Amino acid sequence: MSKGEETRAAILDAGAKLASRLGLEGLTIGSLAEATGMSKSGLFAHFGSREELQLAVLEYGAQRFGAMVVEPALKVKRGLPRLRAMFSHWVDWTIASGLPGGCILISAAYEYDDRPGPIREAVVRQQKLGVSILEKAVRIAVEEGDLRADTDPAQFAFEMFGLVMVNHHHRRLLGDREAYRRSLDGFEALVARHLVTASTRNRASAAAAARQT
Amino acid sequence: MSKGEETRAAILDAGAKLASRLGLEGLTIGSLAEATGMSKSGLFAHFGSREELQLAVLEYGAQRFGAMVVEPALKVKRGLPRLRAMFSHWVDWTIASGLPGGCILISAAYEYDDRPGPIREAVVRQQKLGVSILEKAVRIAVEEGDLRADTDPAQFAFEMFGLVMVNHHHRRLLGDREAYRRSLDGFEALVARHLVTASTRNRASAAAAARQT
DNA sequence: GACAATTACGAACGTTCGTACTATTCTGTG
DNA sequence: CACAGAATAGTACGAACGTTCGTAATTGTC
Repeated sequence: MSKGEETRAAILDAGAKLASRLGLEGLTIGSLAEATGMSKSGLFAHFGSREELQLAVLEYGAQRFGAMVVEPALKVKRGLPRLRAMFSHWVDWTIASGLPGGCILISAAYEYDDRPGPIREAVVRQQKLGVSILEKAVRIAVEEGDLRADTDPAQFAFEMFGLVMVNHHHRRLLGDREAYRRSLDGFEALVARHLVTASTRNRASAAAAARQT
Repeated sequence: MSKGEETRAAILDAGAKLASRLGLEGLTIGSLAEATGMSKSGLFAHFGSREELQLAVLEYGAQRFGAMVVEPALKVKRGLPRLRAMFSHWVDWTIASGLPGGCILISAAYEYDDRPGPIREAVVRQQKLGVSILEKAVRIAVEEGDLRADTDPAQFAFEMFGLVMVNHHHRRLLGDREAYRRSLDGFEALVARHLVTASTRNRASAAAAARQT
């Protein structure tokens, strides 16, 4: 790795840390230059514009997410085990990402939900990719026979996403140490709702009975 | 209402709109002055500092939330009906708040989760209040006999919160028009999990049977 | 070790930021 | 209508913003 690539990587790492605390919009050339010990102009030359820097930091964050959440999960056995691994890695990532301010992808999602431009488009692309990965993992769990055939992957992924977000919120903002367990409990309840078990038929008939009362 | 109070209210309204799109950190005196047609100094005099302005906008947003989500729900019959009303109003609020950029309370929660200071403290206070209101509504639903006695109010409120957040995310960022329905479906599933029904005992025994396999 | 290319720096640009101070205009009351 | 006080505007400030440019230092290659 050449000197340039090396410092660029160091900048991105410091940039991700800074952006996780202050948001991508709070990431300024000056503050990042100070954090890295470089001059503004020296740092600037690596990216050409602030927006390019923001996009690069976002991309860097996505890569880290892929390496720490998605890839490890893909090494786990297809089906429910993989889905479980994906969820737990995802929840862990909220605090174990090495970023002092939490996941920059989620905070960017909120920062740019009404801020048109290239960054928003990149965020949307990323989030849609994440959702599709999630849905695919659910679909595989159905194919493997772990989850019931009538499971709606999009709905399942939707609720998973919600658990991750509320975990992030309660943990990071409110300092709720139980958030981790609560999100896991919520996930297990979500799984239980779609699980193929010996009592599946029983529950179906019970629900039918309940509807008649 | 005196002239001063009138313009102050107009400023807060425009400020909330601006902050909903750009975040509280993106709310600058200059941009807000332009939006209201006032001079920077004229607007500034109403608040004394930018931070006071941000706090005032946050408080204004919380008041609107209370008036559009909490208060209407409190007029509904205690128990599950009120809980349902609270959730649906909350989900509606995401797009029907009159704020072009969505709920400023949620976006502020993400903006300040790692930004110490008075604003963060105000956000935390607000969010904890919101959670406690939610938990109380759940507790009442238990007392009224709508939800089972072993319902954990904090866990229930936690998962509700997650559904609201993912609704906001999917709807506002990803433009997913199904998010509204998905969050309602998720909520109904959450309710069903804790519902007191004729089949409660059946399901309990079915779960016990499932554990033995 | 020389030489070209890469990389980093320092200074300066115009703009916008929040804020302070002074002056002007407006509003409500007697 | 006059007059006091509130409300708004105007001006100026130092700092920080992103960016440009010329130059110095460092790096990799022959």
